[in-house]
Amino acid sequence: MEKKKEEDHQHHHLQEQQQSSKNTETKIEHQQEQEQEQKLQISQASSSSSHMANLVTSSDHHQLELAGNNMNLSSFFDTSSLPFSYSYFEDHSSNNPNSFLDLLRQDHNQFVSSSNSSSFSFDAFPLPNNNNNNPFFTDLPLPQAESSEVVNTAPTSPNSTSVSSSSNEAANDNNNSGKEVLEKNQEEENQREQKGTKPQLKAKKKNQKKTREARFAFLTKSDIDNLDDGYRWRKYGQKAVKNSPYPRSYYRCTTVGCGVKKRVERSSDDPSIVMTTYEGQHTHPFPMTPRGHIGMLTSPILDHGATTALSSSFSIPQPRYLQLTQQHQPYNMYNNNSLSMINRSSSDGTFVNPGSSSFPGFGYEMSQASTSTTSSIRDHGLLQDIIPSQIRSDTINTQTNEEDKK
DNA sequence: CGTGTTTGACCCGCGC
DNA sequence: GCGCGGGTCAAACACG
Repeated sequence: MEKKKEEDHQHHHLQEQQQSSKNTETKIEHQQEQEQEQKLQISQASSSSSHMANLVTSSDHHQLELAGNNMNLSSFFDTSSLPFSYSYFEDHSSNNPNSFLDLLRQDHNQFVSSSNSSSFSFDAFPLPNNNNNNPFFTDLPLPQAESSEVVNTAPTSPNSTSVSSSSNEAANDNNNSGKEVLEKNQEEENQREQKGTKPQLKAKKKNQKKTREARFAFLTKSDIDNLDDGYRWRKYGQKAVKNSPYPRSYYRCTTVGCGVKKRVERSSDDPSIVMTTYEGQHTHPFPMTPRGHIGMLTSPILDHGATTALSSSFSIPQPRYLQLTQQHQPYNMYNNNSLSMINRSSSDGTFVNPGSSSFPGFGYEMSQASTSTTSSIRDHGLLQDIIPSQIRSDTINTQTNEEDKK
């Protein structure tokens, strides 16, 4: 054990060293790759014009991880496999804050509930059979899996980009490889999920193949690792990631009976990018814990905790955005879209709500906190109270130069 | 005291 | 079989 740890540490150090020199290189490489291979661009600091988000489907979160580990996000987001081109996003995303949402909406309900544009249901992830209309899935040979890994990127702002992925294979540029990966993941997932109690685990493994829970991963450009998505999370582990100087943190929803987990790790490639992978589906509306009264209402803001603290707070997604915005400052890329919750996207990048909105698990909140709710919230002050008017305006309405922000 | 984080230990699957 | 890497557990600790 100790040995192991030492190794890990050493590994870590080495990687860090490599990283420092590597980061610079990789950024350059990225740019090149982007141009040459049309790889997905994740907002790179150096390129102000890149706000495009590309949506990529990946076979499973492992790929994501690998990508991150390799420090080559661009490769991860290989656009070659993308169903659509950059332009797609550019047109919609950069100027139109809602574009991403719109896209999602088009996708019937898979991502967003039709009735409420703001809702995003987890159930949807598993993927649909009708991907045809979904821009994100289009043309992808998706085997339908129980869970899917979809990657979406939402260009939120010019410098920001977010990518999400669901565990289904989607991506697969290659059906075969994707499938293999998928299967592998399923097994792994099963193992993981069943680990709760050893005894239980074994039993489950042998007797039943647990269905893999839907996973949804996305990239967020943020200074904060743990994005507050409105739910309360308890950190239950942290591990060094191979080939990455940044550790991966494991969180679990603190709500009783809710087994949703999320993993958060920073891209070694671009430290400003945080990869968050949600797994499972919330079984509760929102964290109504003692503390929680729906966060926003009660605790407006700033939980700042910037650190982990954030995780513990819960609030309505929107507010969180706000929080995020402040915390993460310049931008988050992820715009998730939030889809409709906020109108915005920021152009500035400001904000984004990573988890809440886009994430499947948040369907509940989203749907319940309907758009109107959110908007009302926003309109009514939460935002205002919390966020500086300037920021707000940026986030909501306009697009500004990200550069300015930075 | 309740809640959440830290972190070493442990488990497990996979590849060699 | 062994080592590696990922994921989880749980005791200790921190904090309000």
